[in-house]
Amino acid sequence: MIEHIEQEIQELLAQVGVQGKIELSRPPKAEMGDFAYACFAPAKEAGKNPVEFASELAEKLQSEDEGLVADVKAFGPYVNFFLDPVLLAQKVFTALTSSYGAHQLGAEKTCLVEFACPNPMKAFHLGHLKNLISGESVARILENVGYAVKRINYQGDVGMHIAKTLWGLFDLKDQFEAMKDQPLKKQVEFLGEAYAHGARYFEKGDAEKAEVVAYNQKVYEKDESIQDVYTVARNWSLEYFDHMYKRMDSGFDRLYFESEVFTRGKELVQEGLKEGTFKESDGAVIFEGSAHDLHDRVFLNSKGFTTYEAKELGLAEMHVQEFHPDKVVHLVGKEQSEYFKVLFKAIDIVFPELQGKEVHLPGGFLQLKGDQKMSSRTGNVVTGDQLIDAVTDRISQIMSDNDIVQDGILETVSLAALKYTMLKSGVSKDVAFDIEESVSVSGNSGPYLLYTVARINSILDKGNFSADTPVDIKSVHPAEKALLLLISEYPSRTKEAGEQMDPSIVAQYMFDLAQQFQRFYAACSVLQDDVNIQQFRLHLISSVKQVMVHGLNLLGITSVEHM
RNA sequence: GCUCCUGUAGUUCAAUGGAUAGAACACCAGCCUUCUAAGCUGGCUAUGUAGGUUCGAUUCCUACCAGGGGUACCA
Repeated sequence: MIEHIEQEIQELLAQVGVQGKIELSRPPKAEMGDFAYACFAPAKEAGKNPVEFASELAEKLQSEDEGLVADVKAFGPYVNFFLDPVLLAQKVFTALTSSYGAHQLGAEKTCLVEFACPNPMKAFHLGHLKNLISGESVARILENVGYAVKRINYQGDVGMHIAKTLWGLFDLKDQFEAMKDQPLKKQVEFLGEAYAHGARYFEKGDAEKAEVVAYNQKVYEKDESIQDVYTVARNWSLEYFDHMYKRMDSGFDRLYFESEVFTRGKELVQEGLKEGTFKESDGAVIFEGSAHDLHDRVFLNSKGFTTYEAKELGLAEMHVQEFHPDKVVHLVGKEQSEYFKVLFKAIDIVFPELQGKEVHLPGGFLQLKGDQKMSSRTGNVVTGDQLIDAVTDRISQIMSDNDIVQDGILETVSLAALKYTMLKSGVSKDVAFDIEESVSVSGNSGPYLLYTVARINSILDKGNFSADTPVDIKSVHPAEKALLLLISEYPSRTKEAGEQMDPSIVAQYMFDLAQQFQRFYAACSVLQDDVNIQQFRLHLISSVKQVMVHGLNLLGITSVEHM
């Protein structure tokens, strides 16, 4: 939308002889105009001072005035353009179809988005929650630019964490049996305790360590003696995770497990060893990343067990067989950046059809403020549920002061607060967390966005608006013009978000739009005597609402009618 | 040691190489007989250090300082 507006200005500039690619920017203040052309480069080429060049250019453009551009003025070395607000309004309203903000960049392409990835039998903690929220938003943003998105979730149901939990469960067998009648939440908490119990035991000494490792062996070999306990505990975990996904309005098309890929992973490495893709080194099988300016990594350890690397090879093969993806996005912690570089290089060689399609989207750390260190090993974790509960408590306090109370609002507003806090600052950014305070509920926050929509709804409920009414006004308020320009920017922002797979671009835009609406709300009365102005403003705010709801949906946030 | 990432108001975050470095929280002062005060308006405070490239650097380059990650059988 905004690119069409820019195009008109660029054509205007070309008409008066400006050559080459014309870059436009936005002036810092609305009083200085709506678009700006910086004259540094062309002035240099013409051998003139940029300030003189700008004023001469502005003068030439003055006589060309027509259409959308109502006025042209030079400000120092810049030529600034003022748009005709009424024509702008008509243009914006016409463009606002139901597909406004959507794109076709990924049309006919399948994109896998791998996220959440909690480990069965361990806690679903804050980090998983952030990853789940980010991943769901990235998936929606990619769908919005046209990709056929498949949400996938790769989970470690074998390995040492499972062994530790199993050891703990067998050691606490009576408690485990008693848990079978308890609610799911208790069962999962108990699994966390069992894990911490096993992890502590593991670190006592070599004999204890060996005892736990024996369980690992049994898991890989699918030993009969552990199957009952293993299956029950795994199911508790998965059922619980599923409940979390639903609560957060997310879900997956395919759950992958390490247990289904490790055998094939080992075969692939052994085949690759024969072909020279992998090498033996100190009894282990490695991929020589060092030959590609990276570092070497072990794919099969000296005991012949698959490491995570080899399992991912098996996983990649399943991706190809099941989905034939054009793009595979792994939303995983940024501490694994170097690991992924090596892995992708190996995948490139083993599966040439995946070359250049694997992407690591590094997730930031989520750490607690102060000395509260989070460690699932010591059992000192903040779970996703605890955080959601803490947020809900705070929102309900605010709501108790409010007259308007509706069922279901508390959960929706709480999730909006939580999701927006996680999304507004970029997937890769670390988030420092104070569980009681860090989820903001005022200012630049999720509830602020919902409140904006609620205010719009409140006006729309009272006004009689018909979208067919033509725009019949002489001038607009600066706050109205600012809203129109922001609305026109929306599609370019969703496109950028899709290209960069970055929800924070959408989140920041949402806040700008909401804030601009609130300023408009304070400055302009919608329901007023002048019918033409009233119709225009109703049209304007319903446009704002359309964009707000669309953008909130990209963030995975459900809007509310009233609050 | 090598390598990757990050250093912006008291705090959390913005800013395709461009105009007076923007917001939010906190703090201070105002605004509800007018469409929802979870709001609006005003005030306060910032680019780690030293060089370089450029008409112009928060942005690019070099060195240093500080914090974090990775660096073979964990993920």
